[in-house]
Amino acid sequence: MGEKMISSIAELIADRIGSMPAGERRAAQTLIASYPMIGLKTVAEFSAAAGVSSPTILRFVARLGFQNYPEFQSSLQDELAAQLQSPAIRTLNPPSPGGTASPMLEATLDNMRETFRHLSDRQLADIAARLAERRGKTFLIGGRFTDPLARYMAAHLAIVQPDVVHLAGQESMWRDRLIDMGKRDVLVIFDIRRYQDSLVRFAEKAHQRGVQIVLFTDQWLSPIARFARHVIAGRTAVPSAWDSSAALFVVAETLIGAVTRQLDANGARRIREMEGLR
Amino acid sequence: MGEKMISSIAELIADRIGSMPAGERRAAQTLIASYPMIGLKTVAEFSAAAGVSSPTILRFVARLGFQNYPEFQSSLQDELAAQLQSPAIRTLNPPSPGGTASPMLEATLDNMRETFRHLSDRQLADIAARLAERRGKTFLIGGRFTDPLARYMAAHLAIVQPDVVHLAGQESMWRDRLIDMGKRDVLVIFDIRRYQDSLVRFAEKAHQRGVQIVLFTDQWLSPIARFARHVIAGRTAVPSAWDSSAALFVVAETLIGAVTRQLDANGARRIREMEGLR
DNA sequence: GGAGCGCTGTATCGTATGTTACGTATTTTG
DNA sequence: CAAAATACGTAACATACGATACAGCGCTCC
Repeated sequence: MGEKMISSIAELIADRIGSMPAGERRAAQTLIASYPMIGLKTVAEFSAAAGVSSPTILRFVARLGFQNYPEFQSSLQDELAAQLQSPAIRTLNPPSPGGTASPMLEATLDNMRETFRHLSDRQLADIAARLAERRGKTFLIGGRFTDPLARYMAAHLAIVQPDVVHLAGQESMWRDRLIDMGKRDVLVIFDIRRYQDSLVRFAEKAHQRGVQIVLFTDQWLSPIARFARHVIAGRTAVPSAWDSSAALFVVAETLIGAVTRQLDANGARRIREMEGLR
Repeated sequence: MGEKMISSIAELIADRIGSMPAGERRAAQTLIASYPMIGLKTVAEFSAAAGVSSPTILRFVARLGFQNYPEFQSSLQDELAAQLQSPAIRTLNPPSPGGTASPMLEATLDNMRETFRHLSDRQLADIAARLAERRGKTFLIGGRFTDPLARYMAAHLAIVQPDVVHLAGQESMWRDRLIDMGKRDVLVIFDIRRYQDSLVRFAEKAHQRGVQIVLFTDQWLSPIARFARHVIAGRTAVPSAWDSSAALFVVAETLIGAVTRQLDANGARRIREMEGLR
């Protein structure tokens, strides 16, 4: 060993700022002062802010070990992205005061907050409205591990409105159902990585038929996003061998609730009728 | 007033995404999914990530009211800078006093914390150990709305170990499976109110045959609790017409993770083998 | 079923941006 | 104090990036 652990560019700078000439040191200090925003701007702006010339900025990033300025910027962006994605780390991780030991639970709660943070009320309302308006049918389908979510949602929706179909079983089974689908219909798809080819193909064909697609996926977006009218990107990372679908589950429940509320007038009566039939 | 307060680009997008053509909507969704990092990259990268062409990205930012792409990027950077300076104010979403927007989400998060508060690590570990030891078979079954949870758990467990059976379909189908069950087996049941008679009867018979029962239920406890070896009581109350199974879902995921970890030595090899078979 | 409109991608263009060469200033060393 | 080495900025350069013109296509509305 003997090598220092350098995990961020800020540390890298702190490590080498001692052996820098005056101009580059000014660049370093300027960057640290409003880290890392200045580094994301152009060389010209950076140099102006630091009160040095452009080449000095370039020599500065070269000294840090980067081949060129864009490479340096990419590094900064990656660092930022990592920070933004894990809110737990950002707060310097106070491991939940009075509480839960399980890191699994903590991660799951974070995932949910983060998922909803990227999900506007407006978008949820739009989707709920689309699901509630009874023009065509509603189809639901999921991948290997997410199919239960489709099932769960279908089970609830089918109670408050007719024409809700969960596509299950053999691929050949539901592929043939395409023929029943048209532009008045909605297809709800659950697909997290590894994204399933069969689902992608299915989504594409449905899209070609004019079906509106609502996609539940992870933050890396299934390729189906290309065809989707609405995309819900849930966080899935947890300290486990598996990805977590819990955030998507909660979004699904939220939607179920919203749709039910919208259908209240008709839906309530429908539910009562159903009760009577049991 | 009458004019909406738009304080972030994310809100701006949420506000206008409804009136965007398909291509630009894909751009919007891609940006929201990993907000705001993609927007800081070049038009080419952005367009590639969204699966559209460069002009579509430019039309997208134009529709948001920006004169050109650099101006759009500057806005994103300013927003980021403001966020980084005051980590407390993390308003990406409609501000909604007191934190997250949806009361539904708040209730769900509370439910989870509460559920885990009443659930000792010890108990979870015991259940995981019982599920991991391969003496007999593992059966899973659920009620009308909770069957998808059983399915979800079965789908995962079946990968790390053999002899995992999800009991589905007609009642008559799985009732007959009782004959295969013995005291070396485990039966995982999901049952929240209204508790289903058929499930209760099934649990009772299984119990008589010496099957160990793990019960996922709500805080009022299904009658099956009488026969269960382990009871997991999840909170289900949310501001909706429906009960929420989200807390139980998270417990299920936690258990899946724990079992997988325990089986690591064997399980990992098994997973690899399975990958090979696909 | 046909005409019109709007959306989208391809190809081209201009330019802002990063990069490099070179000359001058400043510091360092014998 | 002189001479060399290093650092820095000015100016010219090349590339890659954003912007635009245009044509093809699908969709909607008569």
